[in-house]
Amino acid sequence: VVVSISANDFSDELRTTISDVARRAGVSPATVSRYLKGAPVKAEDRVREAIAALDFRPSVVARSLQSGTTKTIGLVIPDVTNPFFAAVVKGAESVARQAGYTTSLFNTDESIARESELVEDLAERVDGLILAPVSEVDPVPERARSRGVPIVFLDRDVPGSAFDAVLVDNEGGGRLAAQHLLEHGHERVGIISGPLDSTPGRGRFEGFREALGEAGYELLAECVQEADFRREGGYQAMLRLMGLAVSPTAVFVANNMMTIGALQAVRELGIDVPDALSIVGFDDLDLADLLAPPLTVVDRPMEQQGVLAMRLLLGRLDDSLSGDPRRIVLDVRLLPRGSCARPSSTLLLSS
Amino acid sequence: VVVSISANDFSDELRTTISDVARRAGVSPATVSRYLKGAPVKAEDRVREAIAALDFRPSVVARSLQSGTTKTIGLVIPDVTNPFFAAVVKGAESVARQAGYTTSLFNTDESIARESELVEDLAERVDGLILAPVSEVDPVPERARSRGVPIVFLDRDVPGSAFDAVLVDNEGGGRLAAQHLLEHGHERVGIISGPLDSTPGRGRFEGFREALGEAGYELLAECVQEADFRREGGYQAMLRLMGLAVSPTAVFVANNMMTIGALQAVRELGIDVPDALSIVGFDDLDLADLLAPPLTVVDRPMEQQGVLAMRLLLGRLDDSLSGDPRRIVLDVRLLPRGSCARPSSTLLLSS
DNA sequence: GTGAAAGCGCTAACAT
DNA sequence: ATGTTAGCGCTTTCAC
Repeated sequence: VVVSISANDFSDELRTTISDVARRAGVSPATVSRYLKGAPVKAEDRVREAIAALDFRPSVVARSLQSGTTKTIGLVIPDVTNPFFAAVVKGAESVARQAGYTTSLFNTDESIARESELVEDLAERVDGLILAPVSEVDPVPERARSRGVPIVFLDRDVPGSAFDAVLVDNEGGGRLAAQHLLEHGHERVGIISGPLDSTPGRGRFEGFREALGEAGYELLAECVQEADFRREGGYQAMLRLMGLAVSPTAVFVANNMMTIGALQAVRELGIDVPDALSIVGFDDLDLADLLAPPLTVVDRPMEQQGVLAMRLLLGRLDDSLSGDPRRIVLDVRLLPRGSCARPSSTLLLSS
Repeated sequence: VVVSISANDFSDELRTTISDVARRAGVSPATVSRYLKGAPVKAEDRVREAIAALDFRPSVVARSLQSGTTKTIGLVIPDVTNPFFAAVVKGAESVARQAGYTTSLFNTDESIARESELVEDLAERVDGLILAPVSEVDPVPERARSRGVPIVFLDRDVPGSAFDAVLVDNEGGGRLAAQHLLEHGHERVGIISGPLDSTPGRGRFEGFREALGEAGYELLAECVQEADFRREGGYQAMLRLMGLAVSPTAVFVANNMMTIGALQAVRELGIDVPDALSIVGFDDLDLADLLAPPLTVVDRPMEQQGVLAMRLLLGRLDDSLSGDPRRIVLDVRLLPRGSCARPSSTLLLSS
């Protein structure tokens, strides 16, 4: 019988410690520690040699326990699958790396419960948090504050709480969408909004409705479908909208994931865009201009949002930033492509 | 002058420890520790009360130092922006959560240097790693092994190293693509491959070439464009392919990001798909069937890859899995949509 | 400049 | 069932 030795059996590994290094170099652990810190040390060469020979790496865990610091930033986002957040991460990461921080990502799946757990135990594992809170009535950030973790809000806010935040002009985005639709002559329009208790959900909705109102049009209740920022939600919402006795001739979909779902629904229904239905989305998509027709969207500087959030956070950590919470609000712009046209029914009814 | 008190000043927070709880409950720290562990404790009520009153949470850092365990799994992936990895993460996360593990994500940006740094300092912060190594000649995993971290390879392998791995049938995928193109009558085909020193890069390329060879066709050197699995790489590669004196009538793009770039190039060049050029991609895209034309791709079970990788890893950790490395290879399948047709030049030249 | 000793917050022996 | 002690690996006074 051949005894198979597991290639994955690490059970009796023992860690090389600072004392091992000290012993080999013929100095005390304290001296090695000093060397590590960059302080002047006589036996520098021997210490360096010992470290190399033993392949020693200081334990970050022990360091954390001692210093209370981890040199890592946590990014807590609601959906890793959403390209917007992927872009944000890219931006944030590059800034962090330059400052010598590691960034580590966590997914809440739009669940307050998961967010809560996560933030709670991240509190000691990170030096700071960039967080896109699930809801505007989210109690998590305040609890995190009481645990001593600096937080910067990303894209979503919790009004009344004094945290730094990097947001975008959601109202402006909603207005842009509405105006664009209005310009094309639409009168009966719909919206697939995000959760109205989230910053971008509410903001985009309100901007949209206001612009409509100012132009003398009302946004009918049945034409407002509140969904959850996810693909499936957008899909269902579009189905409901198109199932209306009198369905809208144009719809604004308030985020990228829902737009994908909504487009799927429209295609399954065999509805022609833009002739039978105009669509404007929020957030550009990689493939937006390769779609049939190319998708008109409200766009914003995604990576930049990550960059700014990380700068804010790092500023708090090194005290170069202090005082009252900073709020940064970035501009959005409309990218007109091919998914909007004049409403066909209007053509029939008017003049 | 009003002195503004910073809302973000946490400088003199002091942590509530197990001793504080013990003192308040009138027991020893050890007893509190036992209570935390779930062991029977007489003064259970008083301890519970004290914990609640003091809002105490045990320090995971101190626990880690003591136990060498972190109850977290690291996922190290080359590109957060790639929807394939996003899907994998979803799958892996759900399994981990059920087992009481937190999963935390790290991005290497296809850089061996970053991967190396990352794995090196993750070694002590995680109980195990799911890793998509940048290259097949990547020395990082072996170093990680020597640091005692169990690893499962995801999607990419390092041949000769004895690690668990969850892969897909890349060769099969390449063959499927080639056969599909062949069936449509293409004779001069091209490939935009990933790095040939990566598992999926090499595998898809070889499967593609072999299937072509078996059918009696040769894959010309100039029709092989090796890129980097990224959008921009795919874009440039397609530009080169279309700039050839005699350009291919069909091309296989070996991953999703490069496909997006390639499509962009094709559209800018004003080349008609599928009439002037047939395309098959690798990895399905959310919007694949909403493109004009809908994109034909080789698809695979993405979330499932994450699920299996996490199961393997967790199995190693709790010793329910032992012995030789496991290699799981998942099947792929072709999703024919609208981006392939008969070559127009062939129509002219043949019969 | 360098060593000895204490301690970060916790858990695991070892007693009792 | 519970307290005492020691120690995880490191940094940091405090002497010298």
